[in-house]
Amino acid sequence: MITIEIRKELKSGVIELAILALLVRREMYGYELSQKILDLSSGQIEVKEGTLYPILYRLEERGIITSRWQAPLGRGKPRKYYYVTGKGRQYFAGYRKEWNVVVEFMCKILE
Amino acid sequence: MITIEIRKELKSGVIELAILALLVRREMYGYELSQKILDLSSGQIEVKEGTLYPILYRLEERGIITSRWQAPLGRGKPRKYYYVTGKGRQYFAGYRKEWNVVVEFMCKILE
DNA sequence: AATAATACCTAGTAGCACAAAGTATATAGA
DNA sequence: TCTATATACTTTGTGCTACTAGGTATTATT
Repeated sequence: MITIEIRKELKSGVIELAILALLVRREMYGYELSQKILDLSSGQIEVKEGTLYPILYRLEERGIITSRWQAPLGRGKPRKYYYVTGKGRQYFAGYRKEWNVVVEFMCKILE
Repeated sequence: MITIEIRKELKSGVIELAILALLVRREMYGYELSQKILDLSSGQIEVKEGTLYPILYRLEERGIITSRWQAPLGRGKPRKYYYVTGKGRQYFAGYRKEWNVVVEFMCKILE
């Protein structure tokens, strides 16, 4: 498996959609999200901290997700768990449709 | 066919890739590119002038495409035709691979 | 004792799509 | 004739995005 660096222009928008796709299924905390995305992409899509947290804050500010602090069962730093609101689920559905339009278009243009 | 507005974050990077995909096949001029993209996307992906021309200029500056002015056969304003250089074809191939990684990842994360 | 991994925060930066203005030619409709 | 529209290219400024690079703090490993 050869890992190539994905240019940030291609990540634009996609990372937010990916985060929402994960949070729609179950609540997760920031660090967990970044690791999950790295895993699911076989190490090819890395979400930097300076990207991840600002995305979570703006989504929360817009009422798309909410959060709660939770101390881990064992020891360690407290974690901030995020989950998608009702409004957020609608937002996600629309976002997903736009993504599908883009993908269909690109499939056509790339043969 | 319901036309939805695609948020610009999702267009980021994608428009450049689409332009290159068209120019790899044959030389085209700016306005023609914007119309072709609108056509191929069934009117769903609109590339504004303030987006299109700056992309073409920076691609030319980087040696990825080159251009030549050509007066139309009939009457009208002269057109600037662009085509992809050898270096540009390599650039396009790499860009395309990155896009495929992103699409595969998103397919997985969106089920 | 030192390093890495976990877990979160944030000020500043470069690059992107876009709005909105401009120049200029040709055509169609009122 | 006047006006609007389509064609065709240019450019300045703006908001948003991912990222850089720093920070705090805890726990496990070496």
